[in-house]
Formats: sequence, structure tokens, C-alpha cells
Amino acid sequence: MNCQSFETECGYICVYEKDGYVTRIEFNKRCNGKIKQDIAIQIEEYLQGKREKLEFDVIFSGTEFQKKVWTSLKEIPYGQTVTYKQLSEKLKTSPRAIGQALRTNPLPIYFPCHRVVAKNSIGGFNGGVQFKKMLLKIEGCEF
DNA sequence: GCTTTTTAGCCCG
DNA sequence: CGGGCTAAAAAGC
Repeated sequence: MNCQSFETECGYICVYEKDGYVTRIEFNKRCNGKIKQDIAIQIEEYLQGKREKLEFDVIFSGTEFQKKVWTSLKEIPYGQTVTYKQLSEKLKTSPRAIGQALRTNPLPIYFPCHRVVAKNSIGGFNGGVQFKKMLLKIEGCEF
């Protein structure tokens, strides 16, 4: 298992990689290893606002429901947001269930849970709301 | 299985 | 703002 951290204005983002697959992304975590270079480059470009799509392979596990929610996040376009409610209606479930699934997202950024916000506020974020704000800002989305 | 707990929401005054 | 409501998933039994 390799991991590498990336410095941002909010703190470190740590990416774990194994055999060329990204397995996990965590916030506020620092480590001193190296991951596969083409993945690292994509992350860096994204954090600099120079890349919209992350195209690497990932491995993750979860319940069927969680996987359904996570993969549906990939359909949200770069720089756009959706509310918990809109997503729940689309998946025929409830807003709270969406939030519950998102908080266990093992691959934030790759599965862009930061693009899901509450109706009248930014909503929550597992690594700390400051990261959510920063990611949206990178995508040109003021909140 | 069924029951209880928990939830990154929502709505209404 | 604050409280009450809510459905649904996860955890516990």
C-alpha cells in the first residue's frame, strides 16, 4: 500500500494507492510515501484547477445502496451542485439516507460528494467543511 | 428477522 | 434561529 499527501490551503489530503488502483482518499492526514506518478499528477492538476476529470482506476467496497449513491455522484458535472433532496428524489430515497451514505464515501473528490449541498446551507463534510468549500472554490463554485 | 438508534436534511412558525 | 418531524440505513439484538 502506497500513500502520498498533497498540501492545500486547508491542510493535507492523503491518497492511498495499491497496484495502480486508488483505494482511499482522506483529509487532514499526512504521510511521506509516493503513489503512482500519473495518479499524483492528476490529483495535483485537479487541485490547481487545471483538470476537471479524474481518470484512474479505483477499488472500494460498500453496501449496494452506498455504491449506488457514490457512483451516481460521477454524473454531477464539474462545477455544479445538487441538493441532498434532489439526489434523493432521483434515487427514490430520503435526503438523510443520502447524507448517511456520503459520509462513508471512501473516495471523496473522485466521487464528488462535495458537489452535494443542503438546500439552504453547504451541508456537512467528512473531512471538515473547510475542505468542501475549498473544493467547490477550485471548481469555480462560490458558496 | 425485527427493533432501536442515528443521521452531512427539511419545514414551519 | 429553534424545535419538531421525518424516512431510511445501519447497528444491535
